[in-house]
Amino acid sequence: MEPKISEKAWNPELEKEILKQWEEGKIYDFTPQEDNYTIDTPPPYPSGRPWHIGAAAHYSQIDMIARTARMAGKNVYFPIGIDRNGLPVELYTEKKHKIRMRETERGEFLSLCREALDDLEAEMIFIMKSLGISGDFANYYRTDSEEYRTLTQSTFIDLWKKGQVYLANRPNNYDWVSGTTIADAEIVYEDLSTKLVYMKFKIKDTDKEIVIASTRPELLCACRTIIVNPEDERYTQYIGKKIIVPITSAEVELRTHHSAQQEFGSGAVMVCSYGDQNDVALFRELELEEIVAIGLDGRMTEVAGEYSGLKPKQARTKIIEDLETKGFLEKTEDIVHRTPVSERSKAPIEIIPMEEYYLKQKEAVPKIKSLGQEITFYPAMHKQILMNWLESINIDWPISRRRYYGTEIPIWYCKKCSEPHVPEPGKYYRPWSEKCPISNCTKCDSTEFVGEERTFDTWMDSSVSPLFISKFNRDDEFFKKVYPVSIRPQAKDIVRTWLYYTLLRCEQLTGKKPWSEAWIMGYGLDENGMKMSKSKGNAIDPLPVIEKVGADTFRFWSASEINHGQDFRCNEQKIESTKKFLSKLWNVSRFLSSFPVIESGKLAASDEWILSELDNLVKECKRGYNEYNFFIPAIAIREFTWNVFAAHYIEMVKARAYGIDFSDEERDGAIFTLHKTLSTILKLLAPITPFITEHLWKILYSNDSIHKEKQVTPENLEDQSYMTKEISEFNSKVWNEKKSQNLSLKDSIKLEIPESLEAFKKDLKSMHNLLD
RNA sequence: GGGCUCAUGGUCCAGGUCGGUUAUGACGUCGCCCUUACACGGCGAAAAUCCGGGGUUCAAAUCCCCGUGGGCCCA
Repeated sequence: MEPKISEKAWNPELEKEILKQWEEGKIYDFTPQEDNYTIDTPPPYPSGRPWHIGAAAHYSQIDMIARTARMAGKNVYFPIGIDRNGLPVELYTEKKHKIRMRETERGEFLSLCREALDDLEAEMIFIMKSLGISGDFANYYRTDSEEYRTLTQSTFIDLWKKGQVYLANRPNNYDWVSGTTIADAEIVYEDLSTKLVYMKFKIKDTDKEIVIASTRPELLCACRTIIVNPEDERYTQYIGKKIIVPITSAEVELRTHHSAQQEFGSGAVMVCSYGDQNDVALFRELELEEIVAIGLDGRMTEVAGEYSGLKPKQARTKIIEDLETKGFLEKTEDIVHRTPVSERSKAPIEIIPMEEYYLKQKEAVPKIKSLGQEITFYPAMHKQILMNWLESINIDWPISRRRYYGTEIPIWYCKKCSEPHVPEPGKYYRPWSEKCPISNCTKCDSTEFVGEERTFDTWMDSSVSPLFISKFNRDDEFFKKVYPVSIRPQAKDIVRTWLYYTLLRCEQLTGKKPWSEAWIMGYGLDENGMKMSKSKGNAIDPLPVIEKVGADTFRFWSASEINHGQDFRCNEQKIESTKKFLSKLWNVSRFLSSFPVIESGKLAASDEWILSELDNLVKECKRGYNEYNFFIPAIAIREFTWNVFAAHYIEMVKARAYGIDFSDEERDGAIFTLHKTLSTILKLLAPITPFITEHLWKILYSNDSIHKEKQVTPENLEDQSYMTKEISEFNSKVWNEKKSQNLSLKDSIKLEIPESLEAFKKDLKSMHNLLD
């Protein structure tokens, strides 16, 4: 009989046609019902080419979650979004057009950003679709859309009215050459030569002094404490003593802190607001009160006394002279210092406290902890990342950013009395370009306002994704049915940000947890085990790989190589060789396609054995799918299909299936079992490799999509796995024997069949051409 | 500096909770083989003192302690 499948190998080109059928058939459409399974899909950020191969693997696996849920009979809502707010696109745009954000008209700059995002986004969506992601692309959302930003602003207004937002000083990186704050991502480090100044500090009420080395003597006026390493015996006797700061004569305490390095300078460090990031951390940790020594004009403030008005560098020169004259200087040393400088102006950055908006979070920590306990993490161990983070929260969340491409903070200030005014929620506001919607100041009745220019931290937007997809504030009926959503899949490195902020915000706004399950994936490492990132330049572009080997091969690689929750190495050669398994599956199907599909038959011992092993496979896959760990089914299916079903069972029943020397009844038992096994394998594999399974399913078993099938459930057959080893050992023995006798595999041979395999005798005899 | 996590043939990975066969499988390598699904295949072979050191035990890849190295997050 001619096989229905004639091609000798799976052709990935077929994926395009299948994709079209899915789209036209709208087989993944969603209408809300009472019970829904909603995925809080991470909206990827299109910050530049290429998209990581690790991200492609990540989204493939999220799609496996969706497909698993569909086959479990759930009504799946799988939204697709694109995250478009934030710094990376600003940097990308500046580079692409060779412009500077702050020297470009804001509206113009924003539209350049938007264009860049559109291009990058189109490619990203193309990749996602090519991967077979079964999400709702027709209604994909953008976090910079009017609708989304309205939600971000409305939720802010709500929290503002509840008194959850306040202003406070926060150290910012400040580039006084370009006159702006800059983000951490815009800082580079350069080795600059500078003077290390050794100063003598008197210990109060004694005639002793200690020597402290610093590269920033001009910050003496902002010194709040002196630290030494707790193990540094030179200073043990002075711990807790008051130290008198030279020039200013202020008194500060000597404390211990592990960050002080004994080898550097004299081992004692002065902590000032703010010489560097370490100072910032120490001020926060030790709860010191900051002194603003450098102003926004880049000059020393009045607290610097006689040095006020000078630039830090000038003040440094002068203060060194004064230290010397007044006898506080021990020596100076020329050193090369790793100095943080602005990426663009190359000016050393200053850390200057500026007023920023904060969202309260400290008091919410216990509540978030208990919410976290209610959420099931896959894998369970990654809950620890959240819990550790909650333990370490010691400041509220600074939510304002001095950037352009983000959701605007909806506040107008009275021009006369500076009173802040927040508009009514439900609309998207751009205070930097729009007139204040409030006519009179509520405090002084003035009619003139100034719009806030800052934007939100992008996590303010992304942290309400569960609310956005469930149409919070836009469609109450939809919201009621969909929220809380079911699962948050995401990468492990943003548990402390995205996952945590979502819990915080959704709890603050709805009083409920946003989802009941969190699925945490590791990240893609390059061949050397380093995290892939665009900035390191070690990211592999997934598109050429997918185009070469097809989405299913890529997806099967991602499932079979990545144990859930662990980081994974990406190796293109490895991905390519995965397609061998798809070839195997294809050829098994090709063989079976020459036999009719029949409903039943008289089962022989071999048939019962393989069906029992198949049932074990179903159980194993179920275990894996239940915990969304696709590694488990992928490995189990490959092992069973290749090394049990194809290698032994098919060989054993080949003659019987052809009906050579067997009755029709016996033949039908084999054909029935072959098809039952293959159709089960296809269904088990469908969430992982949706294309090839769909193609084979339609040729062999149905006109309808495999993705509308329910997943197979175990029949709890009697376990016969002990037979598998015996069978494969016997087969190996025959193969080896023929080989050692230089016989062809089809030649006959005389060999005793062990008693334990008596029931399989007829099949084994025909398989090996055994003589009696 | 703090936290989390990982370490098994040339490469990737299983086993580890609950200690006990010959340490799983794949990729790669090598040899033989066209056998009416498949040479994108079949059969077979070589290849691991399970990161190091100590401990518990009759018995440790597995449990405990101390290191070393990688990765990430935070500072």
